[in-house]
Amino acid sequence: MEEHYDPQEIELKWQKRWEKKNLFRVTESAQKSKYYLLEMFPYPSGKIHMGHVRNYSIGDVLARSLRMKGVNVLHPMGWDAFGLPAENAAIKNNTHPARWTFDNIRTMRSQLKRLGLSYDWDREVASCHPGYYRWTQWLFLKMLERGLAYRKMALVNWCGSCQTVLANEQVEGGCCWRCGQPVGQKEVEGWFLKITEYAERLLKGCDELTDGWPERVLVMQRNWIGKSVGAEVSFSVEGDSEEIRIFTTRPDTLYGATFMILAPEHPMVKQLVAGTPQKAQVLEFVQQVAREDRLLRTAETTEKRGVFTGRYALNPLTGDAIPVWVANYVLLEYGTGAIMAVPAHDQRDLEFARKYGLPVRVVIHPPEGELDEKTMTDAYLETGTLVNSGSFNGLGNEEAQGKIISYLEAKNIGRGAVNYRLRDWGISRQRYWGCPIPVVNCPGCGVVPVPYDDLPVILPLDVPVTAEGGSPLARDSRFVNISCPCCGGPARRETDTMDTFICSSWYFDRYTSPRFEQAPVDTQAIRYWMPVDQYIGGIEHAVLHLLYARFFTMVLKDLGLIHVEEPFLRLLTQGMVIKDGAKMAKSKGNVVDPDAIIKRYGADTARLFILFAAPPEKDLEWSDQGVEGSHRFLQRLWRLVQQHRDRLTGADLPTNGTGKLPESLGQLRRRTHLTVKRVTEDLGGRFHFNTALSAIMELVNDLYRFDFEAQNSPETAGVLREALEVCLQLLSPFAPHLADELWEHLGHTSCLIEHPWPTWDPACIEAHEHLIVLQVNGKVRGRLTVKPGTPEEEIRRLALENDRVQRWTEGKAVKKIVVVAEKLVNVVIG
RNA sequence: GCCGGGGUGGCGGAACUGGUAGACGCACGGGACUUAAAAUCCCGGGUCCCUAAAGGGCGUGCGGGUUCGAUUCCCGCCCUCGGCACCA
Repeated sequence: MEEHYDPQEIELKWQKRWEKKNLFRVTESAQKSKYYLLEMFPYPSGKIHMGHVRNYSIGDVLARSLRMKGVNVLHPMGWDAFGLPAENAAIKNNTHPARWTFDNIRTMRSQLKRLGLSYDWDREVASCHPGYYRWTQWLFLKMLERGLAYRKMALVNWCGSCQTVLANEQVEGGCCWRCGQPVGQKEVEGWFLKITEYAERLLKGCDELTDGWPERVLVMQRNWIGKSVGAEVSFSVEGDSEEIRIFTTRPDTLYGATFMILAPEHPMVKQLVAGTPQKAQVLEFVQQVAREDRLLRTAETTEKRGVFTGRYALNPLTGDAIPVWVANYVLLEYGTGAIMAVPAHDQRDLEFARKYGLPVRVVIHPPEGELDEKTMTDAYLETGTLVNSGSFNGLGNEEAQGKIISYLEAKNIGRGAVNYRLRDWGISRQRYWGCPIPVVNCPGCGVVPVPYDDLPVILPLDVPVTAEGGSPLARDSRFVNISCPCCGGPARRETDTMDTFICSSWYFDRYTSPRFEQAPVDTQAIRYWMPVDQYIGGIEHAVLHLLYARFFTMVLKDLGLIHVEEPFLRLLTQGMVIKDGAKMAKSKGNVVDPDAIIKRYGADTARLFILFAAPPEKDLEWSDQGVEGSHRFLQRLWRLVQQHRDRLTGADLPTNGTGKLPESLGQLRRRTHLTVKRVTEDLGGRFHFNTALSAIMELVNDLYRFDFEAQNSPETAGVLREALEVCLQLLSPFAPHLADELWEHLGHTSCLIEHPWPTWDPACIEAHEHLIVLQVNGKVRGRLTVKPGTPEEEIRRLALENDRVQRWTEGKAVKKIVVVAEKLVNVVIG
C-alpha cells in the first residue's frame, strides 16, 4: 500500500517535471489548429488573492483540456505593472516603485507556479519593462501621426487624493475607481486619444460579438457609448450675428420650442449678457453653479434652476422670438451645450416652464384624448400627429422627423446629426510610475514627437518619489531638459505619463511575439494567433479595459499591424469570490489567503473547490467546509487507486462494447463512457465545470460500490483499469498534480497532458434497457423497463396493463395516450 | 425611470432542444468498524397527511395562459443584484 496522499510533495514533484519537459511551451504550427486562451493579466499588487485563483483556475482547465484534445494552445501570463499603487506604496515604505513592483512580480509568479498553472512562461511580459513600453510609446507616436492623439486644455476629472487626472471611464459614481475618493473638476492641459472617432465602429462591433460575449457587458458598452440620433439646428439671436447651435433627438417638435437654454459654462453666455440689465444676475448664477458639486448637480432629483439672459432667439420654423435662458440642468459636455426647450414634449422642459411661467405649445397630438397646454403636468412623449406645425400638420411625428430635417438642410439652418455620450480618452497622468509620453515641447517648434529611433524614452529610475504632488519627472532636470529633435534648440520633455490602461490595451498582441525587436508585433505571429479565442476576467472591466482594448485593436488594424477588428472572440466574465455575504476584501476582513489553503490542502484542492462550488460566471460563496469536501474527494480517489493497484497489474483495457460482459460489469463500463461524454460536453462550449466534476464524482462513487471481490476476473480488472484511467484523464485539467501522480501509480511514465483526451464509444453507451415513466394525466404513477427497440404498440399495451396505471384508469374512459420513445407514456383519462 | 442578470431543499447548486424536479457536494441523521473517539465505508432525507409500510395531497417568487405534460414557452405582477441615468 502506497503512502498517504501528500499534496505538498507530489505537487512540487510534478511542477518540476512539467517545467523540465517544457510541456507548456508553444510555437506556431501550421499542422495544428490554434486556440488563444487569455486571462486578464494581474496588477502586481503584492500577493495573489482568491479572485486570481478563480480566474486562472478556470483558464487552466480549458487550456489543459484543449491541449489534450490536440489543439495548439497559447496560454500566456504577464504583468500590468505600471500604476499608482506602486508609487503610493513606495512613498509609504520609502522604497522605489520599480523595486516594489518587481518584488511583487517575483512573489506572485511563484504563487502562480505553485498553483500548477500551464503557462508558457517564456512569453511573460511586464508593461513597465522598457522592452515593452518602448512599443507602447511607438503606438502613441503612430496615433499622434494620425491625429488620434492630441493635446488640449480641458475641464477634466481630478482626483485630489491620487493627485492626477482620471478618464471618464475611471470615475465610478463620482468617485475614483482606484482610491474611492470623490472626484472633482479641474481645468488642466493634457493628452487625449480620439476614441470618439471610433464610436460607431465600437458600437457596430457590439452586434458582432453577441454570440461570444455576455449580453450585459455589451449593454454596458452600448450605454457607455450612448448614441443618439437627431438633428443639429442653428437659432439666430435677435440683434446678434452669432447663432446658437443646439442638438435635439426630436426635430419633430421644433415648432414647439418656446425658449432656449444654454449651459452655464457655455462660451456664448458672456457675450450674450453683455450690456443687458440681467448681466450681473446671470454671471452670479453661472458662478454659483460652477461652485456646486458636480455629482449633485447632475442628479435627476436636483431642482431645476435658471435665469433669463435678457436676449431672444428666433425659432427658425415659426419665426417667433423666444427667450434665451441659462439653467443648471443643461450640460456643456453633452451635445452642443445648448438646447431648444419644448415643454409640451419634454418633462424637464415642462417642469422648468411651469416654474418660471414660460409658454407651452403642443405640437404633437395623441391619437386619443386632448392635451391642454395650460394645465398639463406631464409632457407628452408618445407618438402622435403634428399640430401647430405649419405645413407639417397632420404628419405622424416619426415621419415628420425626416421631413423636418430635410427642410432644415434645404434652408441651410440645420442637418441630421448623431451625438455620442462617449468622450475622448484623457490619458495624461501627473504621476511618476507610468509610461512616459514620448514628445518634446519646443518653444519654437511646438509639440515635437521623439524620433522612433530614440525610443524608448526611458523612465529614469533615480528620481525621488515623494508625496509633495505634481509629477516627480518634472523635478528631474536631466530628464526634462533636452534639445529639440527638430531645431536643436533647448526644449522640455513631456513629463506626464500615460494612463496604465494604455499599457493593457495591447498586451495580448505582444504575447504572440513577446521579444520581437522590429515592431510592437510580428505580423506572422499575430496572423497565426489573433484573435483571442477565449478571454476570461472580472466584470469590473466591462467598460474600462474591454472598451479600450477594442479601440486599440481597431487602431492597430488601421495601422496595418493586425488583421482583426475585434480582439476577443469570446468573453467569460467570472463572478466574484464572496465570503459572509460580501466580496473578499482587506477592508472587510473576510479575506482567505490562497497560500494558507495551498499549504493546508494543496493546489489541487484549492482549484477543485473553486471550480466545483459554482458555475464560473456566478458569484462563488467561499466555504471552509466545501474546501474540506473537495479535499476529501481527492483522498477518496487516492485510496481507490491504492486499493486496486495490485489488481490492475497487467490488466488489459476492454476492447469491444459491453455486450459480452456480465450485466453489472457492462453497466460499469457504460457509466465510464457516459462520464467521458458528460465531462467532454460540459467542458466544450458550455463551461460547466461544476457538473463535469460531479460526473467524475459519480463515477468514483460507482467504483466504490462495485463488488470487485465477487467478480474477480481479468475482464473485471480491465473494466476497472479503464474506469480509473478515465477518471484520472478527466480530472487532470482540474487537479493536474494528483492526476499525474496516480497515473504514474497505474504504471504510466508520461504526463497526462501528453496523452490525448479520452473518447467515448457509442456502442458502450447504448442502453440495455430503457426506463419508461408511466403517467396518468401528466402525473407519474409508475415505471416500466423495456428492451431497446420494443415497438410503440407493445409499450402502449404494457403501460395500459400496468396495475399501477390501472388503479387510476379503472372505470374511466381513456381519451388519449401519448408515447415518447424510450422515455414515457402518458395516459389521458376523462 | 430605462436596460440587463437572477429568484429551485437547511446551504452551494443540478435538470443540455417542455417529459421521473432536487444530480453532485456541504451540513444533518442512522448503521458498520473501534474499548472509545477521529478517520473511513454503507444507508437516509422537499414538505404535509397516515402509528409504520403502502399510498396520496402540495411543491421551482406570485397570479393567469398554452400543452397530454411547464423550473423550462407566453402574458401580467413582486422581490433582488448589477449597469446607466437632468444626455436634450
